[in-house]
Amino acid sequence: MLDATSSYKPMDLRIPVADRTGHRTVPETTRRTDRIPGTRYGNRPTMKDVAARAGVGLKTVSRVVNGEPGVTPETERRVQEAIEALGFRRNDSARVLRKGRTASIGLVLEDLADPFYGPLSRAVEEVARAHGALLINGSSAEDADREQELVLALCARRVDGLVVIPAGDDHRYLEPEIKAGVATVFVDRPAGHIDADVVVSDNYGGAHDGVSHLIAHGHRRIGFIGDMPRIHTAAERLRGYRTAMEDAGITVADSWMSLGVTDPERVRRAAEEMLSGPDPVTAIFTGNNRVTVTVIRVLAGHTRRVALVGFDDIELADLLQPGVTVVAQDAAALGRTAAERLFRQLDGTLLAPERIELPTRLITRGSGELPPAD
Amino acid sequence: MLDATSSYKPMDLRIPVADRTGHRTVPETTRRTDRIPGTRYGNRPTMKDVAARAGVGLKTVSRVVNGEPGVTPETERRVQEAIEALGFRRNDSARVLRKGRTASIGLVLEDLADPFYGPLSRAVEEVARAHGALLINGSSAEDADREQELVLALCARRVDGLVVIPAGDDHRYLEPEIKAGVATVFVDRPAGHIDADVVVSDNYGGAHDGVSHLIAHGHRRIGFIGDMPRIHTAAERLRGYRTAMEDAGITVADSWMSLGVTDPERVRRAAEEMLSGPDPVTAIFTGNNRVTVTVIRVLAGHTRRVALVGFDDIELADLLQPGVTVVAQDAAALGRTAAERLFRQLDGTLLAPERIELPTRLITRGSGELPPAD
DNA sequence: TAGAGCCTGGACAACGTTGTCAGGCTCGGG
DNA sequence: CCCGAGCCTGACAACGTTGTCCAGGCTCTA
Repeated sequence: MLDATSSYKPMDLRIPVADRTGHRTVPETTRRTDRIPGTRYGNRPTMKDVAARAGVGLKTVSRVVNGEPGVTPETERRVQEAIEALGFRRNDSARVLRKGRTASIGLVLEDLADPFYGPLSRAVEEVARAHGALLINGSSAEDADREQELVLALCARRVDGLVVIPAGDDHRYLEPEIKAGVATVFVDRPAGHIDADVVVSDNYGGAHDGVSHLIAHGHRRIGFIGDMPRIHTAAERLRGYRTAMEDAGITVADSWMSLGVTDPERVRRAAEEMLSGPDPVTAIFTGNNRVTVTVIRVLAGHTRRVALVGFDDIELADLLQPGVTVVAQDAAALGRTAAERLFRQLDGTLLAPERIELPTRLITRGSGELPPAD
Repeated sequence: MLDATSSYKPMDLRIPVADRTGHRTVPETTRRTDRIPGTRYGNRPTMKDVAARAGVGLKTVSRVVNGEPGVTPETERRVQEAIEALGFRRNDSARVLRKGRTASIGLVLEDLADPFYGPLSRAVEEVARAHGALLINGSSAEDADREQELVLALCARRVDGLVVIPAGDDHRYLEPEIKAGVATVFVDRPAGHIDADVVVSDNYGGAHDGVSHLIAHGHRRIGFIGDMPRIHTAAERLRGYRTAMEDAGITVADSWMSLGVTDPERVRRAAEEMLSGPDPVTAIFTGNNRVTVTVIRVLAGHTRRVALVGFDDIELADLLQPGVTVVAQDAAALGRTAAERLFRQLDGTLLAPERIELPTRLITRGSGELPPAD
């Protein structure tokens, strides 16, 4: 389906310079992507063309285009006319080169298609827009290499700032960038080995609340299904679960916990195992939205009633029978907070890096119907 | 919350040149955003610095950075060392200026936070990635002016191509861009007054199928709640509804149809009206995912059983009681198809603009439980 | 009426990179 | 031993824009 061998190889985004191995990447084939000399790409008119047509100087065109004062209405009219006629559009690459700022920020997240990141991304975009900046984004697919590749590509484009949802756990590669003035904020998960602004949810507290809720309703055999423990949020939520259980004097059996990739098949198997066996759980706490959805499906196929509390809110969770209680984080607030901090860095209003933790909210649904422990 | 008055005003993204009114935008305040002359922004090292440090020529650095052949291992080592030491990162703005292509494409859609656009956006990104390009995106918020503003900003950055989900209905402003070689594909909705590639779902057919499904189950008084009719998809779906009803010999009462903005309040009111009154509907066909969700909520509060079929699939729709039958479109396929066509335009493999229509799929859920007509 | 000051317009350099081209080096063969 | 071929290397211009600076023409005042 994807045809990566087509003749459109605009540029090599990878920067051989700083790759992991320290070796430079040698292109397998000679790249022939340069325009034929003398042929302007797409033949776009430049300010020079506009100036020539309007019979004015180059700088005068620049003035008109940028709305600078000091141009006679008559002259301006002529310039506007030429612009219109030629379909001129200012080339921001050249502009950026001259001015030093790109008016764009980068957002690197895990997966744009995940409903959790949509609102986050949108929130970042809105803040960027309010500051006159564009948003460039990319998905890391939870792959540290790809994250780095993306981030460096963005830096090469000289984004003014970066909002990163870390996939990897070592971000020292960003040091020169930050030193060079690229504003950087990490969201959802902390950065690794680097001192930078971080905006996260209270994953530990949220999970603790959710599990405590189950305990308060009489549950003692509570399962936990979460993401890979190397992901910080997953580890924190597990910690919340463990502590809540501990606080209630409950000893957690190993078979009650399942951590790993969150694809439906694995989660389904994990849930089934917890629900069968000699010592089945009476309630499950799920570590994120994807897991929750899968477990809801599993439970729907069971006759026995099992209580469920999930991290992250899910649309329509209130309409299920029984309703699903969740620990909700505010994805939009995460994005907004991060982006605002980013622009404050660019302002120079911000001094030391800080860690900001946003509260979660327990949304109780159908709790009255929670099946009791035994 | 948003502080748009901060001192970070990197650049004016709006291009006064081509604004709607034809007047140029005069900045209210004198912009003082230029770097202090002589102070390099962020003090980033350039190839020149690297060259100086490595004791080689400028071009040699360029060669090393781009993996071009013809550099002694020893020389390369020295250059690499200097690069490492200085934290040099190639400036793609300058590169773009020289080469003419940016290796980035733009995506303008309605709202990144809408679950329908997440997968679409991700699909576009994957195709772009396969072709070595980055994705810049922006939300038009269903506002034609904002769409144009965004598109022109992207053109000013010289994106190689554009994927646009139109908010406005006149895209003649894109003519000079397309003529200048910016590959352009419209998705989800057709372009206005311009001949360009379009990738859409079979909105008419899908709606027809969905409504026919209801009719086949004995319903005759079927309501339709959809988006504003100026939105092409909404109009097409309405047409599907009308035709399906007509085909079945059913005369549609005006009170059965409600078109307008899709915020929950309006939709709720529309649904309530259809369900009460002298001639209440026994089934509702909803025009998109947001409407469907709201109507599900309304129906949950009613004792009378009302059948529901919605356009767009919804997560967990299968677990609701009763399950919600939907007309599903493949958002990812829309994005993928559009992006692939875009790169084929850039290849030069593509000739005449075309209109591609992707099929929809009726997903039947809980149909056996559909309450009959009376 | 002359001089000061303002307004308009344009020439020019610089931003950082890449393509062209030419010069210098080494090495092998005559 | 000399010359040409071939390989490395670097000087230079150009990409399109913007900031600086200056020139020329105008108005206004003394």
